[in-house]
Amino acid sequence: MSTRIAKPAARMRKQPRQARSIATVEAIIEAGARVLSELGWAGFSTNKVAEAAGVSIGSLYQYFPDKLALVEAIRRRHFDHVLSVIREAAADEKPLRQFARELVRGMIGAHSIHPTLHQVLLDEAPGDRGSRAAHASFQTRYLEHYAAAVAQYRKRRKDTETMARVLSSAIEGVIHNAARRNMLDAPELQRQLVELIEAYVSGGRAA
Amino acid sequence: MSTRIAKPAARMRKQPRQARSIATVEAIIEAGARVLSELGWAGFSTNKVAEAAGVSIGSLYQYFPDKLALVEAIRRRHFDHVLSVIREAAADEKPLRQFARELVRGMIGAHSIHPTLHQVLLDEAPGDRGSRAAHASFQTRYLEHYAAAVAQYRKRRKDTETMARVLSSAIEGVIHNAARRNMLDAPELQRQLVELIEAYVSGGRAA
DNA sequence: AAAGAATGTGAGTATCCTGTTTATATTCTC
DNA sequence: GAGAATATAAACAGGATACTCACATTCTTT
Repeated sequence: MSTRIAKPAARMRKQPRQARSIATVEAIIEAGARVLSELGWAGFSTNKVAEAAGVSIGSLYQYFPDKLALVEAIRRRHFDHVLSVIREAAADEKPLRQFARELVRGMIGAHSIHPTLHQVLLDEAPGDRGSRAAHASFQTRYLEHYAAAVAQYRKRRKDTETMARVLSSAIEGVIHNAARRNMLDAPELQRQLVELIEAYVSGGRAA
Repeated sequence: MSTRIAKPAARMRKQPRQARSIATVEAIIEAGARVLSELGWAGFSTNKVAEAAGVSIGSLYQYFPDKLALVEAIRRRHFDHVLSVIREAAADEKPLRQFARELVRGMIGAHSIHPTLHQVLLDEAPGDRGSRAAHASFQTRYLEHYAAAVAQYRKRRKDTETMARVLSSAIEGVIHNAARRNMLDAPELQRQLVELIEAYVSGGRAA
């Protein structure tokens, strides 16, 4: 919910000190996310990002040592956001249906600003050597939350991890697909996605 | 199952007549699919494709007027394949479980050669002006098959179309994700995917 | 076997774009 | 008003790209 400001700050050429430069950096990251989402990795150039941010290319390189550091910052921000959504939905015990609803609502919210950012980040954008670790750790925590939820609503302890993987990728698939069609906020789609989660987690034939 | 040879042949500079050139064209399309899948749209260059096909760049341009025509041919071949898989799985009435199994097996088969081709084709690769129509028609037929299957196993007639969309994109999501991790042939994943399909289509709590 | 058609070659062209630097100008803090 | 922080955009060097063309090789046909 709250917007963090400081953060360990990825890899930066220098730290913004005044309010003006903080806003600049923020604008760059935001514009970067937009460009990445709309044009994909192939269309993601530093010049374009600077222009989209309403900032000169020089300013960009004042804070980000290179292109990869910028993607890294974008990735970090987005993943933190998604992670908090899942964490919240899976927090304290609640009925399965409510969990599913909150999860769907949160995930859709996280994708409605930059619809395809998530997939681009996962599929297209290359990883800095140092970011592989961060990336893997994100994936791990991501799945852990799903696994915890699955374990909570499902008696069987077997296959929990696989179920988490299947569930998460199914949800991502549906949301990604809806994003491409601008159908992210179609209510019947949301309902159906909730039903899918419920049906799968509650256990199919042997409910 | 059977490999078609002729086809209306997309947009070609000239038709291959002898066996040699037919093989060349085939090699180019095949290599194109490989490059596209492995390097994504950003890494998809005509020179690279020619090299991967073991053919000179000149030969490529002898048959394909430009880059887009080549993607078009790749797209066509792949989509035809996928379509036939679904058609077969959804053909003549069979128990839900069997349908799900055949579908999963077929889809995994269609993705195991060029794991990420499908997504790249859908997300990254741009569409020729003339291909939008073909693309849309593919999507339509694609969904029709899913809808037919859903209608068959579900009493409720409402939301059939939405369900088809949700189901197809969920399956795609799972397969795409598994492909990225080289887990396409993990048997427990296949089983779980089958279970997901069954659970969702058979109707959740009210089985 | 010869001629003409089909096929294959790959160096070369022209263009566009990219990431990044740098020298300079503006704005803030103290 | 001095010195630090911040912003600017022209320019560069390099690489990659899609695509052509003049020529060489192989097939088919008579």
